[in-house]
Amino acid sequence: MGRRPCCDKVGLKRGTWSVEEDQKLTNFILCNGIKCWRHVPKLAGLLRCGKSCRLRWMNYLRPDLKRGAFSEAEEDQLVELHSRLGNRWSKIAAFFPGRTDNEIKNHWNTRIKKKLNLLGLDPQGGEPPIEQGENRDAKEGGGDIDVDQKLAENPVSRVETRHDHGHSCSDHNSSTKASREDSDAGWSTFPSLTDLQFDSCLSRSSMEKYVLQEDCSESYWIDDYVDSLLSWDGINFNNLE
DNA sequence: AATGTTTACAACCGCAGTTCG
DNA sequence: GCGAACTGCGGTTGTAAACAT
Repeated sequence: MGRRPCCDKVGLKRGTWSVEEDQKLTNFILCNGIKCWRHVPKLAGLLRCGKSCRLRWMNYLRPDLKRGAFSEAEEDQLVELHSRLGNRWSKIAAFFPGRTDNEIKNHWNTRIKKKLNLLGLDPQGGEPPIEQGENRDAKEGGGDIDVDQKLAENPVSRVETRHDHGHSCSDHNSSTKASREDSDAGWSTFPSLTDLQFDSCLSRSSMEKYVLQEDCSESYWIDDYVDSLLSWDGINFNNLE
């Protein structure tokens, strides 16, 4: 049977988001959290589909995003991880707190790929991705564990990075996992692979958890992030209710 | 200054996985 | 166990700014 489209696209706006739309979405999520993306646009007064709202939030509006150019250390790390993981951008993004998989994918495709080509190197990496031979379908469940286990045997080095907003995802995890202590004073290190195995939620997912946890005091992270958000990108959020 | 081309990034599409009734 | 709804992911396309002519 055919799959229903994610939304009724008739009358929905597409393309670049306006400042006003960003405001509406941010405002809504900060005030209400996310229960169901499908309902977000309607409740937030947006003529967008839920999927589009989710993407906009995840890739652009999330307060914990680190924006700006990739450092050389990050690029090196990216090349290293790509040679191990292949195009599994979400997995790679887990090593770059504050970066999105989309951002990493774009950066790879537009810059690093080109750089490597200029150097006469194969952008796909000298060695096949470690999951090569695995069926893509097997990436869930055991598949990921294999990847992580293999990586854990030969972990990539930790690279220190500064969070622009002075927060890290593990800040929020600390309440449930006191053993994590990477993020003191707004600094963090990339998680080790054993960390990854232990806690599959990093950067992106940690934020989701906080939004989605109904028990969690939403104002906790909202208060933490709101200052950086208000000043971010010159957008005036004085209308925040 | 006008036009064409390139580049970087944002956004969309469609499929697969997960969750839930 | 099944199917529908929902979410996440990766590939691809669109778009606007930067640059070249």
